[in-house]
Amino acid sequence: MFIGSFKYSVDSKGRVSIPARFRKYVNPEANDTFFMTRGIVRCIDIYPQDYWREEVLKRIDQLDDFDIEESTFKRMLLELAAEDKLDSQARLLVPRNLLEFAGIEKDVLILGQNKKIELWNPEAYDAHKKESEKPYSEIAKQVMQRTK
Amino acid sequence: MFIGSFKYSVDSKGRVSIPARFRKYVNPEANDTFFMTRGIVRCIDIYPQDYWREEVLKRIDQLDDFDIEESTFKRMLLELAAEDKLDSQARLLVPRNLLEFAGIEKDVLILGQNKKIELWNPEAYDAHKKESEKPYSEIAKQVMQRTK
DNA sequence: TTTGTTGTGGGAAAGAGTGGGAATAAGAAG
DNA sequence: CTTCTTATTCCCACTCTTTCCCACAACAAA
Repeated sequence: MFIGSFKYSVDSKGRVSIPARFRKYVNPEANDTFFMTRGIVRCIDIYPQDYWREEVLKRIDQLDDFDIEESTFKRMLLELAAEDKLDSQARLLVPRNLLEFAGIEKDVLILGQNKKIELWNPEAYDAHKKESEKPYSEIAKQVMQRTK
Repeated sequence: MFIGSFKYSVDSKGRVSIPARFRKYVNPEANDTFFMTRGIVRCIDIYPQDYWREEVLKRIDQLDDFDIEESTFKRMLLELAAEDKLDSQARLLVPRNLLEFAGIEKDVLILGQNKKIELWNPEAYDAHKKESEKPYSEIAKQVMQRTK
């Protein structure tokens, strides 16, 4: 699983290294291929191929192109989506429009989120934490009760 | 699958390049042949031949010519439909009336929508996004819950 | 110290997007 | 039916971007 946080940098071509710790947890069947897209907040989500297909794609495939609400959502999700394979230096090329969406320039905060990886603008992440009005303990109680 | 967005241009003859990324996902059986028609909103839909036949045509075939509403829909869909094969530069010739329908002139935004490709007037797309009253996170939650 | 790994940077070759001209076909006019 | 004009199709060429590969420095392990 992906856990922990790392402060890396984005080079001039938009490449981001995937931490070595994370690479060890990617299934061989993912074939070093990842899918990225916007998160539901201002960050970038990165999924290993196998997980993307199982969890995300399966659900997207159920949406109907002739339903306006469903196709609108699909459009928003896929507009900023991209597929890429790690290069020989274990980096991913992140599209410009995705970096812009997340407000990432030189510095990037890489977060492990169990099955997926998130990329944040470091300052934006700090701000996001402060904005969250409820304390961790309160959210924890509320959200985790559903999963018991 | 077709994902991501690209800003390309339409040349004076009405030709539009299909992004290289997209070409890799077109089945050989499609034989570089595509079907285009109007979208359910103000954009152009482009389907690889195999998907058009399997998914779209099959549904159109189910419509009843003796039902006024169904035959009206069919008429609107097929009026602007066209078939074309990629030229040696991997471009499609898009009919004038389709470009007019979508309000596309010089610049075009190409969107990957999983199984199909959409062409938009860039400004129209921005406007369309702003019109959408609900934020992404809300639509995401609402739509994706249906697919669980 | 030596060896291997990891994050970062950059250059060269191949590929992709765009524009335009020549050849062919289609249509209008005489 | 022939001729002229217009439109379409096919092919070539240019330029910029992307991709692939090599190299370096910092750090850790042996």
